Amino acid sequence: MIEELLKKYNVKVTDKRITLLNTIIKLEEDATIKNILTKCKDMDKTTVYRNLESLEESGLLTREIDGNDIIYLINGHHKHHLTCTKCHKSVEIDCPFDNQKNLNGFEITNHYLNLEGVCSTCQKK
Amino acid sequence: MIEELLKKYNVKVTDKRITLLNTIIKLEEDATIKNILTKCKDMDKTTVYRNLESLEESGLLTREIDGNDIIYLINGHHKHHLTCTKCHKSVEIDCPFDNQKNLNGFEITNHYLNLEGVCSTCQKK
DNA sequence: ATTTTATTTGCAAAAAAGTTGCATTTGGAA
DNA sequence: TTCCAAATGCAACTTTTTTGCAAATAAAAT
Repeated sequence: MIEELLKKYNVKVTDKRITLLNTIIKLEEDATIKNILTKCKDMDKTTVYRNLESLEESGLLTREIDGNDIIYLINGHHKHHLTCTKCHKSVEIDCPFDNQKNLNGFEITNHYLNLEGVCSTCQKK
Repeated sequence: MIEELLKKYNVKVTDKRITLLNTIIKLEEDATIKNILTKCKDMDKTTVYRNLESLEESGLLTREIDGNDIIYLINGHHKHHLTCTKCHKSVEIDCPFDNQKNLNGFEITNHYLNLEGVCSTCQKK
């Protein structure tokens, strides 16, 4: 639930933030700024920009490059992919990381891992 | 050599592209659009934008989110970073992968790994 | 070596995206 | 319930990115 999520990240619960997060969840991998602004027409763009920034700083949201676009994701909704550079076939792979561990004094909150390679079919060609 | 690189990706060799790629190589992980535009003051911004786009389409360049910024990289020059979501401080981390290994029948050729967290300084605040 | 052609480049102008300051409202702690 | 720091909306503003077109250029064809 969105309200719990905001509390978990120590962010004040507001109507706008609930709307914004629901929008991002619905949009899934189409959650570009453009699409978010279009869907959140009931709030000012300034509010959208400021909330995207503060929610990213809190760690609740993350940004990722997906093809041509930059998309926003709820932290943890990220998946890992292994993609063939020849035929662009993509498979999901298991996560090899423990998100709670520490490294270099940092408290790790999120990670991105994507692999590229040549799939078995394309290796034969 | 830059000229060979352009030919390898079937892109026409021009002075501007050579300058642009040299700039990106020199800037390393600071190769944001802003910095690239500042350094490439001898060419029009339109040319910079158009070349970044075409070189990315060709596969020679890739984009990546690094802390607050989007940076351009020569394909394969990728490093792994651990970035603070609060202050955006970023440190390079060792690569935990063997690029030659196989997974799901794929021959792995490249991988992207970036971590996010909260640095020791920001944890204290 | 010269011509040809498609691509690249610069420029000026326009459009789009993102930011700022400030007055008002609101969540949630006291 | 009152109060205060944080969030919001609005208007103006700055910055970033795109577009159309004429001139220049790479490299293929002759």
